[in-house]
Amino acid sequence: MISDSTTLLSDRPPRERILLAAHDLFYRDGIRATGIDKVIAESGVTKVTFYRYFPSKNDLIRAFLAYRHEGWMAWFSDALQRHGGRPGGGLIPLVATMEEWFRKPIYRGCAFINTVAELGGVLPDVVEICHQHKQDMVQVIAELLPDGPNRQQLANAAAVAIDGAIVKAQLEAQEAAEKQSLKSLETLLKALDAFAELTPAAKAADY
Amino acid sequence: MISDSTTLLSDRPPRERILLAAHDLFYRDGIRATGIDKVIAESGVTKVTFYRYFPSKNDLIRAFLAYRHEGWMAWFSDALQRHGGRPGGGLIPLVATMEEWFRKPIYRGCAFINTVAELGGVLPDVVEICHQHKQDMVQVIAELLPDGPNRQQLANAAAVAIDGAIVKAQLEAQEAAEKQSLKSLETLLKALDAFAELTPAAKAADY
DNA sequence: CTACAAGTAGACAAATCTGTCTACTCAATT
DNA sequence: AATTGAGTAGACAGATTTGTCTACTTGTAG
Repeated sequence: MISDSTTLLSDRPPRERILLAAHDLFYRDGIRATGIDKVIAESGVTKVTFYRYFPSKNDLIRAFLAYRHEGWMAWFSDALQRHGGRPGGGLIPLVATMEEWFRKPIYRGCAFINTVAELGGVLPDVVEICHQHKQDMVQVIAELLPDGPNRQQLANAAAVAIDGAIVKAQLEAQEAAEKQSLKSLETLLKALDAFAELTPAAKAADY
Repeated sequence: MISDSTTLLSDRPPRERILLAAHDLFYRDGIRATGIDKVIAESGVTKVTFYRYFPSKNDLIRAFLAYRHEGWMAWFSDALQRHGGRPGGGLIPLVATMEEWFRKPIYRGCAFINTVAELGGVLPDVVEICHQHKQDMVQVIAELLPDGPNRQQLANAAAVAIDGAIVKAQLEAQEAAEKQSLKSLETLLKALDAFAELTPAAKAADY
C-alpha cells in the first residue's frame, strides 16, 4: 500500500527514505510525539540533508499527508476491485475492503482523521487537506452506486458510515477477531443499498 | 454542558479550576499542544497546587477524560430528550441533537476520538477509556430503538453513523450553515429505522 | 495562641525539541 | 586536475517542557 519493495530501503534517494520513516513514525506514534531527530535517525540521513528537503517540520507534515493520500487512495481503489467492487454494483465490497485494512497489524485508524484530531486546532490547513482526501474517497465510493439524483447523497452517507467504522475499529482491541465495526458497517451499507434500489425519483424527493 | 455557572470561576476550588482550564485548552488545541504551564496560568493556581492534585500530566489527562465523559453524557441525554427522543421512539431525534452540538462555536469533534488519535499509539490506556465512553453512548442510543433481538446491533450501527458524522462535521468549514454531515447522518438513521420496523425475528436471521 | 494544612510566588534542574553551523568526504562534470 | 553539489558527522544555540524545591502567607481547628 505504501512502499514498493523492488529496491532496498537504504538504496533509495534520501527524500524518499525520510518520507518513509516519517510516515511509519507519524502514523504509529502520532506527529507531535515524533521528534525530528527520531525521523532523522530512522531514515539514516543527517540533519543537513533532512533540512535540505524539508525546511521545517510543518513542511514534512504536509509532505507526509500528500504521500499518504497517494498511497492510500491507490490501495483503496485496488482493494475495492479485488473484493468485487464494480460500477453500479453496490456498496457491499466496501466491507471486505475495510476488513482487509482493519486487520493489518499496524492499523491505527485514518491518518487524516488522526492528524486533524491532533493538529486541527493549531494548524488549520490540515483540516482542508483532510477534507479534500475524504472527498476523493467519496468519489470512488460514488462509482459503486447506480446513477441517479441521490447518488452523491448516498455516497456521502456511505463515507460517513466508513469513517465511523474506521474510528470504531481503532478502539477495538487489536486481537479481537470479531470486529464489531465490520458488522455495524455491513448493517449500514445494506440499509443504504436497499435505499438505492428504489426508483431514484421517488427517493430524491425525501432526501 | 460542562460548567454550571452558579458560582464565579475564581471562587471555585482549585481542583475544579484546573480541570476547567485543562478541558478548554485540551479540547481546543489538543493535549500535547497544551503545556502544563499554560493550564496553570489559565486556571490561576500555582505549580505546587497543581502538582498536589495531579502528580503528572498523564493524571490530568485521565481526569480530563473522566470529567468530559460525565459532562458530555449528561448533556447528551438531556439534549436527546429535549429533541423528542423517547424509549422505542426511533433514532431521528439524534439528528437534531447532533446538530445542536455541531453548531456550537467551540466544536472540534469528539474529545475521546481526538485523544485516541493523538495519544492512542503512545498511551494505550486512553483507547480503553474511549471505548468505554462509546459503549455508554451506545446504551443511550439503544433505548431509542424498539426492543428485539437486533436492538444492540442496530444501536451499534447508529453509533458508528454518529461517529462518522462527528468526524465529518469536524472537517466542514465552521461557517457552513448547511452541514453535509447532518444530511448524511439523517440518511443513515432513516435507513436504520426502516430496518428496525420490520418484524425483529425476520431481520435477526440476516444480521 | 498555636499548629497545621493548603495556598502563593517564582527560581531551578534536566530533558527534549527544532533548527543552524562548521568541517570533512566523495563522486561527477568540466 | 579542479570545481561543485550533495552527503556525513556531530557540536551547538535557544526555546520549551515536565517536574521539584525553597520561602513566604493565610485561614482554620484545637
